[in-house]
Amino acid sequence: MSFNEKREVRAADQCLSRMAEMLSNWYHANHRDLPWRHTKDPYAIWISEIMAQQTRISALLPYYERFMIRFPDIRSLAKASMDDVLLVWAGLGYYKRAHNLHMSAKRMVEEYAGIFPRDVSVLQSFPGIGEYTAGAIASICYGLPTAAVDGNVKRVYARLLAVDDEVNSKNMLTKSKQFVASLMPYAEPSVLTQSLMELGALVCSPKRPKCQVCPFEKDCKAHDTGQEETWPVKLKKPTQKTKYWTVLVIINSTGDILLRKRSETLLQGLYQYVLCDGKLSDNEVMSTLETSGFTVNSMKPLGKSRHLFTHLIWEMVGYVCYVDHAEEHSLCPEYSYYSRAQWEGLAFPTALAYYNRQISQFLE
DNA sequence: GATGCGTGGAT
DNA sequence: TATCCAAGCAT
Repeated sequence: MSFNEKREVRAADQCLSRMAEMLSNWYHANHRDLPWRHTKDPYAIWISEIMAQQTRISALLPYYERFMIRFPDIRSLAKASMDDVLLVWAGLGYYKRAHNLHMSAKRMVEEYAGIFPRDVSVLQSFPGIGEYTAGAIASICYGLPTAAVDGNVKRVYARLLAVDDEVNSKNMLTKSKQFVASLMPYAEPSVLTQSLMELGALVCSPKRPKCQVCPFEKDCKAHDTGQEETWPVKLKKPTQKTKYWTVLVIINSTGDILLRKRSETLLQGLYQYVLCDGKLSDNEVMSTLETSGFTVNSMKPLGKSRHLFTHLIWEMVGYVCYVDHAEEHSLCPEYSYYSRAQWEGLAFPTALAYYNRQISQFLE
């Protein structure tokens, strides 16, 4: 290596060292006081990281508090029923995360004596723990120099160097990991991981970034252009398709409600009323029910509701139908009757919240 | 690599 | 109202 090359390497090292120091200083002065920042308990950090996936911190905070009270450690989560876990999770969305937490906790008890694994590749072998989450847990809890690259880190990096790769591309992940790895020798891993994400959340936000208070204001290529929101480059999402449903709240003569636990991947494990394809009129509902073996005593419309998922839209029209006992109906064998008290303790998706409210008025 | 997977808040 | 999201993962 020539003298000039050595000088360049030294200059680059000094630049990285200076950036890491500014970032750490900014973090210590500005980070939010979040509940999981008072602990290094990997279980607590794990729960917080899973909840934070694709979710705003403000949205998950009440869920985190309730979850940690109800399931304070691996064993309490492992021995809980899936229904109980989903009851705490209901409303937070992406329910696969709750199934994965439960499965992972059970495996940690069975295969790891209930002790949270330390090895990054072992962590990644659990369902729901990918490269980011494993890196975050390892760096935050164990101080290991593992790069944890999430959407925040990619946004900070893409703006800093005006990187035009699409944010979810393989290239962007690779480059972002190299960037974090280059800073790693100059910062505590736990602080580096959290400070990059915190900067992305509080300062380098997707919209209207607060460049005036950014420690990298003078170093940022996106800021040089004055068009910071140009980065990161994102693909447009395709428009959602609309699915039409008729929601039937079927109540028998003893006041029990016909429900089933969903087995579909969408909203798996949550409970629902009878859902019929398409938007049915009163007459169509009546004939559908009577064809299925019910005797309908009375019916009342519950109104329309629309729910937007990430990838589809549900447009629903609802009816409450009072029927005579029909244990032998042909709607779907998975449906069965639940009492009012049972209904209160079941996990429903937010998509059906409108009808839950309507029904609670009826049942009063 | 594209797609499926929830929800509520900001603009 | 319409759009874009917010600490990803699995397939």
